[in-house]
Amino acid sequence: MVRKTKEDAEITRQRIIDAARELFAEHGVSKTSLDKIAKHADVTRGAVYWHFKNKTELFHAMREQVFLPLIDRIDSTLLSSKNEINPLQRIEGFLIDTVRVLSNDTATRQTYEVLMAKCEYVDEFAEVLQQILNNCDGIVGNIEQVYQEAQQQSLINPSHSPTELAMDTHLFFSGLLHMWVKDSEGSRFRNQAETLIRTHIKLRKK
Amino acid sequence: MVRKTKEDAEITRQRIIDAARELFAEHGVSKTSLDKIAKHADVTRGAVYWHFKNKTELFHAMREQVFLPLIDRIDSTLLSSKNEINPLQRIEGFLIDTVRVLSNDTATRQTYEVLMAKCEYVDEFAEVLQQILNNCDGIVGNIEQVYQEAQQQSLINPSHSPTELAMDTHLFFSGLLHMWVKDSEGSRFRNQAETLIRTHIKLRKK
DNA sequence: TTGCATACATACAAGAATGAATGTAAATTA
DNA sequence: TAATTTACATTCATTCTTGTATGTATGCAA
Repeated sequence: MVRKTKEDAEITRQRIIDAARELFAEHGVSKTSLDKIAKHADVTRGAVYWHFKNKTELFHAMREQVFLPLIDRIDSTLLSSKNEINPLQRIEGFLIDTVRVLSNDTATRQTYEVLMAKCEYVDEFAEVLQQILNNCDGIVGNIEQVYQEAQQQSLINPSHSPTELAMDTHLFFSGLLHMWVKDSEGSRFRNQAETLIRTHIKLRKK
Repeated sequence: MVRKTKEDAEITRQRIIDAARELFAEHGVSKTSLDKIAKHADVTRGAVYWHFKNKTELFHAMREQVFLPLIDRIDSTLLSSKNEINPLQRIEGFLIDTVRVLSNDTATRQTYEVLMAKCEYVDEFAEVLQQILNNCDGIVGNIEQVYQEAQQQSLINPSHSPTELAMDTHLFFSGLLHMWVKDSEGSRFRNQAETLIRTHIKLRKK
C-alpha cells in the first residue's frame, strides 16, 4: 500500500514514534538505526525521513509526548487545586502521581528510561539537557510556591525557607526517579517509591 | 618509536584511558571511535587493542579509576573517624568532600559526566548499572549506620528511622550529583552545592 | 478528469567503524 | 647472544548507517 489519507499518515507517524521509543529503550538511541525503527514500525526508511528530518527530531517528538502531559499535570495536581487540599499533601500527591504514571504507563516509563539512562547528552542532544534544566527551574519554582503556602498555614518548621525545602525536595525526587528508572528489577526502589515519598514529606512536617 | 619498556607501556595505557575519558566527555561514548581515541593519545588503534579488548573494557578501566578511590573515601571520611567527629558532621563532610573532589579534579569530574549523561546503559553496559546500584546499596548501608549513631547520641528526631533518613539522603545526593554534572554552566547547582548539602543535613537536626 | 501534492518505497553513493590479520623492532629471558 | 615475547603500527575486509535521489501510486482540489 502506498499513499494514505491524512489520518492514516498521522497513525503512521505515531507508529514510528512508538517503534523508536521501544527500540531506544531496548538498545539505546545511538545503537538504534533508522532502518531498524522503520522495520519495527512496518514501514521503510522513506517513511521515517518523510515524517522526521533525522533521528534527533524523532527523539524530540518522543520526548514531547511525555513532556507536555507533565506540564499539564503540574498545573492540575500541584497548583490548580489551590485551596481545597493542604499544600504538603499537594506536593506529596504530585510526586506519588508521577510515580504512578511511570508504573502504569509503559510509553511514559520507556521514555523516561531513554531520557535518563539510554541516551548521550552531547552535540545536538546537549540542548535537550538545557531544556530539562530549565524545566527543573520551573518545577522548583512551583514547589516553592506551595511550600510558601504551607509556611503561611504554619504546617512546617518556620526555620526552613521554602526555597531550601523546594530545592531539597526536587533533588530528592530527581534522585528517586533516576533510581526508579535504573532499578529495573523493582526490588530496591520501584516497590517502595511511595513510601519514600511519604517519608520525605513527613520529614518537613512540624 | 616502537617497543617500550614495561613502565613506558603502563604510561601508554594510562594515556589511552585519559584520551578516552576526555573524548567520551566531549562527544559521548558511542560517537567516540577507537581511532579517535588512539589519535588523541598519539598512538594507533593497534596500541588500543593491545591494552584493551574493546571499547567496553576501556570504559570499565576509566570507571574503575574513580570508583576505587570512592570506596576508599567512604571508609576514611564516613566510617573510620568513628568517635572523633559527630555523626551528622561526618555525613555532611562526606557529601561536601565528594562535591569538592568533583570541583577540583578534572578527571573525576569528566568520568562522572560520562557515567551520568554521556553513555547509554544498554546491552554490555547494562551490567554497569547493576554495579552502580549495588554500590548504592553499600553507601546507603554505611550512611544508615552513621545515622544510627546519631540517633543513639540523640542528635536527630527519634521519630525518623535511620533507614528512612539514609535513603532520603542518598536520593537527595544522587539527585544533586546528577544536577551538578548536567549544570555545566554552574549557575544553578555547582555554585551552591555545599549550601544545599548543609541545608539537607540541617533538616534532620533536632 | 486532469493535475498536483502527498505519503511513502526503492535504489544509490559514500563514509565511518570494527575486528582481525599481519608486520616489526626493541626488550627481555634463557 | 640467540630465541622469544612484547608493544605496538599497518593493512584489509566487512558491516553498518546515513543522506539523498528518484520512483510511484494514490488522495484531493479545481
